[in-house]
Amino acid sequence: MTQRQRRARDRTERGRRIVAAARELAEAEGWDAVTTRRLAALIEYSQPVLYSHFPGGKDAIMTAAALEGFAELAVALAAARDAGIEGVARAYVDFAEAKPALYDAMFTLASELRFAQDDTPEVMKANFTELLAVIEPVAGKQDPGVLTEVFWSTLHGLVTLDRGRRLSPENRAGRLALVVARFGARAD
Amino acid sequence: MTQRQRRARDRTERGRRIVAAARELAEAEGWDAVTTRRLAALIEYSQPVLYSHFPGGKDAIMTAAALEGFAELAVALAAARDAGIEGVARAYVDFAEAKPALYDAMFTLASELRFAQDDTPEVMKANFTELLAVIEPVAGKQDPGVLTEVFWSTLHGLVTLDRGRRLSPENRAGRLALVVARFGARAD
DNA sequence: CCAGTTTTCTAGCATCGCTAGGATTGCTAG
DNA sequence: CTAGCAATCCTAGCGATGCTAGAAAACTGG
Repeated sequence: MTQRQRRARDRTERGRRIVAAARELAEAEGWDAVTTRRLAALIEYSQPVLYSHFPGGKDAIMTAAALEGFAELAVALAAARDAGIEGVARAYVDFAEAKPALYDAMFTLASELRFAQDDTPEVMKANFTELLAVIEPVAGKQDPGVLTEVFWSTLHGLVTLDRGRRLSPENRAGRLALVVARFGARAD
Repeated sequence: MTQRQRRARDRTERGRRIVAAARELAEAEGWDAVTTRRLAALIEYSQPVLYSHFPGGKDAIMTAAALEGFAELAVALAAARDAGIEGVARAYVDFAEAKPALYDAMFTLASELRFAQDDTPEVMKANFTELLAVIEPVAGKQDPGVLTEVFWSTLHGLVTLDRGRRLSPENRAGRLALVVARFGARAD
């Protein structure tokens, strides 16, 4: 019976290696470079093995990577909670800059992951909760949940537009300061 | 000589038809469905004709569509200028909702188009100028340009996250109201 | 050692963006 | 009017993609 356990362990380990290889390759050369053939070569197996782990194919692998990303982002945001809005905003932007491909998988690609619904994974809700924690004190009479959505949208917009070279690079620090200024004040 | 002119006219007309067909197909079935073969079939020519118009291939066609989009968005924003921040914000969001594929081409795909640079097309700068016009009065001591970048990021984030089903649908109106509340107040 | 099950690989399909080379068309000069 | 030239267009094909069916291999329990 232990053999069966070992085989199962090897299998899940291999699944992890697939996602890890996909993430590495994506960060290095972008998601377009993450092909099933290259992925198979990296884990030293043939293509169909990927589909035994992720029946959904490449999309499912990206989704798995995205879920890892949500967990990591939640940790980063929680660590910055004491630093308030500024700390959380900076942590969010830093995360997106450090792992751009992963961020893409989480928010731009992988459209099957839905937020704000019953079947939304817990790790995804955790991120929203972290943002809510720092926004709630400054909400005043405004709805904290809605304000958090707007705050989140601002951070997401900053990240994506900045990466697409659509914002002036020299204003990066200034933008973050203005975000804090506009969202940090209590509205009543 | 008039024959030559007519041929040139037919040619540019055909170029327009290519972009128009691409836009229609993209809005109907998404950019993934816009293949060079389907595009060629729609304009009733063979594939290589596309490349004589757009040597850059599919990317160049998407870029051409994006440039049309920038022009149209600038018009929509200018028309809403008198309605202030709320009007412009609503016009922006409405545009993105009405032409989602075009919006994608403008901001998510087509990464070769850069903003805030010397070689940035005039139509793209026009959009920023329109946003700046309504933000400037409320900037106070804050830098108008930087504040406009943040405002724009918020709108962009709202649009993209909302479309990815990542925000709760029932809060749509509330979010826009909060954007106006947070950006409409003069900061000094 | 031998069946039977599970796992893995080889080979291939349809489709993608893109391009080379030949065929067809239209223009021009004699 | 026609021969030759130039521009235009299409057929056919290349390499690569995601994905899958069916054969081969390995491991299992008796």
